[in-house]
Amino acid sequence: MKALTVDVICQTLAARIREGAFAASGRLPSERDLSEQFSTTRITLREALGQLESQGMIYRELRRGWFIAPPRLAYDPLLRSHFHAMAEQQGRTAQTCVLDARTVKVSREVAEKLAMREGEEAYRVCRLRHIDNRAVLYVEHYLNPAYFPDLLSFDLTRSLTRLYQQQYNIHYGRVGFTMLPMPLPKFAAPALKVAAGSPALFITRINRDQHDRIIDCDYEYWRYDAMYIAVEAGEEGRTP
Amino acid sequence: MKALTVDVICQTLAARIREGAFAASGRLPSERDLSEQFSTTRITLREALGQLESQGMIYRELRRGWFIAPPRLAYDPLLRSHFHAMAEQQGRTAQTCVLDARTVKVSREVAEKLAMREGEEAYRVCRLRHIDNRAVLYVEHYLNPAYFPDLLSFDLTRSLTRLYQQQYNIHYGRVGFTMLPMPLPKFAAPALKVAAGSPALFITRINRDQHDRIIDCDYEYWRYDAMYIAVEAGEEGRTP
DNA sequence: AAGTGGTCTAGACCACCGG
DNA sequence: CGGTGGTCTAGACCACTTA
Repeated sequence: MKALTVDVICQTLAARIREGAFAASGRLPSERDLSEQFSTTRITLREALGQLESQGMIYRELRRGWFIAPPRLAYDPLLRSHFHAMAEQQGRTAQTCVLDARTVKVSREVAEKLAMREGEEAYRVCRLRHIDNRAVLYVEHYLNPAYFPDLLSFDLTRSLTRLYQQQYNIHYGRVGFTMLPMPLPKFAAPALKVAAGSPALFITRINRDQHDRIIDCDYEYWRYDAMYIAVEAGEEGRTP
Repeated sequence: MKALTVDVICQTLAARIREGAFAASGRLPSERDLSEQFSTTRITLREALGQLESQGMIYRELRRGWFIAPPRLAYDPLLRSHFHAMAEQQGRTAQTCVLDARTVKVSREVAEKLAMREGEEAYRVCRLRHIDNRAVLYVEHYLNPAYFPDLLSFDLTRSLTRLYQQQYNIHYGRVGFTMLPMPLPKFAAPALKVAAGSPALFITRINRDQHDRIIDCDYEYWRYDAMYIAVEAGEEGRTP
């Protein structure tokens, strides 16, 4: 049972990273450098980097290089707290960019989620969210315009939660969500500076208000290594 | 913008699979066969298989080959329904093997979850669960023995939920869970016939009973492509 | 024993990013 | 423009599964 080259590289690099070796720049040496250091091929070296990547220890930006991964953010999809507040509670800094905000005709799929009809108009807000200056989440929000007249005239970099409350007196009620690991689709990849097809977490949520009306839904594409889900359920005790 | 070899292979194979090409055996031809069919290297061919794998279209069993992946199971960690019932509701068949069941001294981590002290004794039940004859979940259950005297004398291939009810008059109450994508640890890999280090979903749950006492916790290691999470939350409306 | 996937070598060219 | 990661070739040996 000889030690595999890949494993040796993984363990060595992991140890160096834990010791804070590349913490200064946050960046690893080039693949060619590393493959020489370990007297191996770039193929093999990349195999090792891939394993560390899948452990969430390092990550890459497309054609830019390899970087030390920051710790994961804890995320509760049942909580509708502001993204920024959530980040700050965990000692992180958040940033939001609005990539696009407009009226669109909803697809069949979105229509189903929002209890609307295919082709009806809804607001769509596409945003990119950063934690500690790293793009971690691309999210498309679909809002039923019946509940949010003139939404596009507001500042959408802010928390939608707060906007709902302050402008429309709408509060979140029940939530449902799905989550599945899937490769990052092409339209979300560039914003996250990630190769299309790399592993990601896809989350959809359907939100209701205090009157149990479906008010919006969203499609969230997370870097798979940027967060973990932590749900604390309330008093349900549903055991069918 | 030339079409990449890998992408061509992916699309071709994906199309063939959708047409039901390998449905009879459920199995793909060997890597050498395929690499010849596509006039390329095994390295490149494996890159393509890896992409299809990450899409959940195919999966591999360690050193055995590549197989067509069945559809994902919908899983709600907040529901404490019986695994078998859940599978059957979705038209699937489930199977459970008990790999190990014994008394152990709990680690600090488990002790914290169960509100016990490190080194105290608890029951640990390790089980392997199959869907449609494919091993998809390795789970370790830790039970506070104060609530479950003589647990080990019962048939543990059955639903623990039902055992709790029938033998101990204990019903599930609140639940909390965490979920994160991580590489499959070495101890869980063999049972799932998967290479250690391949991507997996790691879920932990902490369960309380009708009196809000913590009764058990578990560590679930899922094939990442075997399920997706679908949570329908109750009436909480928690907006901090 | 034959065939499989798992690992590895030693190169190469390309597209893109940054200075 | 040089250096980076992304892709690809044409082999090879090993450990394991399967028959």
